[in-house]
Amino acid sequence: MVNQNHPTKLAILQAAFRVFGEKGFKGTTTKEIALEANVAEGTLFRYFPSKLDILYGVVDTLITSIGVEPLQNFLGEINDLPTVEALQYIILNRMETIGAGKDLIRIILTEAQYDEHLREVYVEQVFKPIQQILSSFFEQKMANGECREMNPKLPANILLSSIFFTVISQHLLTIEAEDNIFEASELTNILLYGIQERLKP
Amino acid sequence: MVNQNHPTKLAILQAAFRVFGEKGFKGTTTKEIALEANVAEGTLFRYFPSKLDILYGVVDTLITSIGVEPLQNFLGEINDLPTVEALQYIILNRMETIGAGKDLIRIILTEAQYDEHLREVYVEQVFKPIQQILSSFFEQKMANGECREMNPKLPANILLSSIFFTVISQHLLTIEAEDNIFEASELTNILLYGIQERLKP
DNA sequence: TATAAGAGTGAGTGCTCACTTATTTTTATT
DNA sequence: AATAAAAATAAGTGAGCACTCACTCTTATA
Repeated sequence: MVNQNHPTKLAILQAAFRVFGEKGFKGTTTKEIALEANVAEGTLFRYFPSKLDILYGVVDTLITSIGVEPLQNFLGEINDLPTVEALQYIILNRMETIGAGKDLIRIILTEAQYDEHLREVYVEQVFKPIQQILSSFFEQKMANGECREMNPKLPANILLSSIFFTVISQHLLTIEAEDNIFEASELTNILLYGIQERLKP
Repeated sequence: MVNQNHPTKLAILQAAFRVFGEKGFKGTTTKEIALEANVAEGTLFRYFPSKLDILYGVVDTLITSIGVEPLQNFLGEINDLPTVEALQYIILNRMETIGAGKDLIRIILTEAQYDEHLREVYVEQVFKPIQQILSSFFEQKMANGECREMNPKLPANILLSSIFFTVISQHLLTIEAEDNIFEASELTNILLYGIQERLKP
């Protein structure tokens, strides 16, 4: 039995992450992973029973980095800021986090289509918690009158989708930045004005 | 030389579309396509030089169905409606179109990551034209004072991303409908209030 | 230094794949 | 009906794949 926290295992995971990100799961061979990790092909299978388990290992190791924890920590820090600024910070923070984890998100989104396990991991550990946190944020604004009554998941989803879209566009389709003009400030404005109690002219 | 509009060719394209949609490009074998199309495997290669060319054929044949034309036609029909209703119709129409073309979109988005040609086809023939049309819609609203001055691509992108997100969530990640509450009416409200000239309380 | 166990190796294995080719079947023309 | 051309077939073919296994090397302990 091999040591499960051996540096070799870590090297394999890191190498696999790079190669999967570049070529996709099906487009990557175990030989390539081994080469990138500077180990023999056979070594992979001392640490992981199959190629698929290497993918699961990569996702399990890194999923927390794009998940709920960074956002929750961050929200605690900006709790006392006015809504406008809080929203801007949330947008910037999410774009940063998602941008940093873009390769992992790409891998998960791509493979989740054909793999039940990955789909569940993503939905339960990333999508739903983040949606929940953002919903609470808007619920709070409703309670203190800064937002009119509505399903709080709606502004949460608009926020999420806008951020998501930017990242997907830039990094999955490599659309140039000029067409990706989700400036945090104007997106904040639209969202805030849009959810305000309606003012009569 | 074979007839390039032969029914067999069409059968192959339709079969390939179904199988690619279900299993992805790399997850599909030429044998499976042949089986689904009720032809021998060799027959595929009388009509297409390679498996990749079958994928290109599928995309080329169907791309117009999710592209700019349906939207342009549709916008002509609702030209005289008030902005609120026009927006609602646009949202519903796009969701319908994207929903109908979801399999193709999934295929393109997935494979575009690893294929320059598909990436270009999608960006140039789907993304940019639609963004352009929606931008014009908002530009028009700016001209007649229904929208404050801003980069018209911003509301266009919010609209696009929200619709996209819904479709991706539902059909790529199979997130349940309860978490996908982009009702056309409330999304319209938020967007419209959000882009209005700001009213002082 | 002798021994044993853990870690690492890489040629080998059987299988699957995209694609080919020799052959048969269908269609069109006279 | 005879012939030729076109279309379709299915048994190959060789390359490449995930994974195995018999073996070597390294390290630790006595």
